[in-house]
Amino acid sequence: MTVTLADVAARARVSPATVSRVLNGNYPVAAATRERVLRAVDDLDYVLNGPASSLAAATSDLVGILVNDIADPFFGIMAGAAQTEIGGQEGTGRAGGEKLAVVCNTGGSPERELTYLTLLQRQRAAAVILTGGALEDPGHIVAMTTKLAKLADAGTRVVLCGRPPLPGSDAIVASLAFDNRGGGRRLTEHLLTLGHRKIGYVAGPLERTTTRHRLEGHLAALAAAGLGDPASGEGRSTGSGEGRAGQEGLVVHGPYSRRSGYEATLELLRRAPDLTAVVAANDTVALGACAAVRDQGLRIPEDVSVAGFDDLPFSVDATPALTTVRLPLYEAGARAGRLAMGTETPPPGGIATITAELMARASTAPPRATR
Amino acid sequence: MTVTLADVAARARVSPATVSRVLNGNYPVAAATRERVLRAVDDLDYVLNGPASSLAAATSDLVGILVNDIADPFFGIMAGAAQTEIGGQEGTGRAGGEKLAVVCNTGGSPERELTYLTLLQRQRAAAVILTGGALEDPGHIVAMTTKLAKLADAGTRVVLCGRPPLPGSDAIVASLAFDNRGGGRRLTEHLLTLGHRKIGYVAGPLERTTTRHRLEGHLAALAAAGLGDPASGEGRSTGSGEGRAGQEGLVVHGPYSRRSGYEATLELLRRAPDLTAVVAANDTVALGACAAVRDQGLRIPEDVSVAGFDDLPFSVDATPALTTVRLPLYEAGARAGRLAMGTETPPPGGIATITAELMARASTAPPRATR
DNA sequence: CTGTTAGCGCCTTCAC
DNA sequence: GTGAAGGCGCTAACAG
Repeated sequence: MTVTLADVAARARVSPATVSRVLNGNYPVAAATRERVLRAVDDLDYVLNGPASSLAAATSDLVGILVNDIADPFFGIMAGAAQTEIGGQEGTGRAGGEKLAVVCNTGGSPERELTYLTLLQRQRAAAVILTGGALEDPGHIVAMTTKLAKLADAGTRVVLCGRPPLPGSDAIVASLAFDNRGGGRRLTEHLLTLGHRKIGYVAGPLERTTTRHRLEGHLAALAAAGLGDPASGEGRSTGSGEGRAGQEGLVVHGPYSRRSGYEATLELLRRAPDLTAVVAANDTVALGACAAVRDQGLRIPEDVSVAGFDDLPFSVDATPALTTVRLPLYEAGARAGRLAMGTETPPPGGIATITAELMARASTAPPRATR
Repeated sequence: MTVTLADVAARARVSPATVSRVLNGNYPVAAATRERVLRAVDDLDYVLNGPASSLAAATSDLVGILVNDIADPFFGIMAGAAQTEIGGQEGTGRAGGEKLAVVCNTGGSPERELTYLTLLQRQRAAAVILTGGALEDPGHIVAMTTKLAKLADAGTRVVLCGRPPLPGSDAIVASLAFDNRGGGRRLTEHLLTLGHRKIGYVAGPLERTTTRHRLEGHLAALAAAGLGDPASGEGRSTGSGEGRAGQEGLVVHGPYSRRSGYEATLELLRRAPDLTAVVAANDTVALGACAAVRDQGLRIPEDVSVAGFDDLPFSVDATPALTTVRLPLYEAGARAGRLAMGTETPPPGGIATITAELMARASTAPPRATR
């Protein structure tokens, strides 16, 4: 029924071993023989049996890319770039030595993250790329460290992209971390320079590295400017805001969604009607923040400035164009892909920090003197 | 080094076959024995060898999801939904009978589409879901039909999601097609009802079913209103517009990108400065169209109405909120996932058409009497 | 309900 | 440069 290596060998009048060598290309074979074999492959329309070859060779051509949310371009851009580097060699049609880059959507769930890793381990994946921020739950960190160590042990190359290095994990080939802290800091400095003093902050979900680092940058900028810590009196999403004076209660947490940005901004505006700026955890959240500001009858940036993070493609098209922090997502993803393939040498110490660039646009402006 | 089924069997004092049965769960095993085996599995930290089991069983637990552009939420939403249905059973941690849903990014390239299909065939994938519009090139259609037939032959379930059925292909489990034609028609009818008579159309890339169907709906609405065919004098992207009177030259093609929308709209405005509305191939393109309209010093919707297609999450946040056509992407993706898993019975004839609903919002309004 | 026996299709030493 | 043989780890009949 299904064509096997032996069939090809028979037709090409060589041994199965020779066919295998031709197909894998990592062994000298006479040009004429190779030709004959390839013709037989085409004639018979032979397709290699992946599981069989993985079993025999104890390694597969699968490369897993884990993302937190596949519907979010933040991840899509990185994953697409990585995939281009991994399976990119267009052309041949016959599918030669390509790797199969597969993206797995964890939905931000730690269980699913682990499950996918197990599934990938089960497949004897050649490499795994973990994208985006990590959960900071201690139990999960231990579980992840253990799991990644096992993967590495079994020969899987592990690369982190947009995620800080796992403490004490020598199992990892490389980690490319975004400078979220620096970007967050520069963004808030920009606002302070414009003259803002009362700045609301819509943070991402709790216990995520990305959330924490961006927020830390924000707080660092405030502290450097001699402004108080807005996190005191902090509450979750629509938590119990105490609306005290100063910078207090000006940080609200929520998921990385438009809706969260909308609701959190409403809450911030309620707590501090004299707010002159809102910084969002990312661009998507910023869009929701913009909508909330407008729905309150306020103008952007005249009454309230709004800023995001990531510089996703749609951000420049927002009205007004969104001030944000640019992350080189495509470049980072591509680099992670090459690292996973072993076609790029890891940075010294296996760790590289990727800079985040401030993109000052029309959604931020000096605050009005009074309101 | 690596622990195998036999090791587990030894520790649980049963035969390898029994361990296999416990793990696969599709065979009666005494509760006590099962317990013993599972404990041994945990003790030894055993992970099934996927390739070996796929080889022996002649089928794998891989399900492929092909998308044209992973950075586009249109695909991300469908893929995420499908993946939820496929690998969703949260929990266990030990990764039981889960399937590994993997998304493959073709980037819209026909070669890569075929290559991925071959790779999936090589892995003996359990199912394949093809999302989004198809290329209408005859050669590619033949190649695809052949390839899908082979996949089906080898036991892979093939499901189409957002793509019309392949003519004469009985290999396909089901195809869920969006009513792009109807949606396109209703959208343009909405504009006509508002009073628009001179409507520009930024179409998607040539030779794609999605592009063609949406455009056909647009043209049908115009024809029904007794308006001429705008496609005559049609040109590619920044093609040779001849700027003739009536509806002529009011269709421009380009990729599904923001940039294409921007440039095509500029071109349309140049060809027909008296345009009162622009319909875009999708929401992303519409965003670019909005930017172009504004850059020309025109207001939306007072001077020019703009409409999109898909109703992606960001569309409601555009300013003004974008009039568009809603496609139930999540629901469609989820259904495709269930169809691929065999947990939902295919629609009669294997074909279902999914309706597209007009979302009239603020970006469209009656044209001004004069301009 | 459980054990035994054969392969699944390919890669990889080892000879020639 | 090529062939022959063994085994990768698991599943799927069969027996019992």
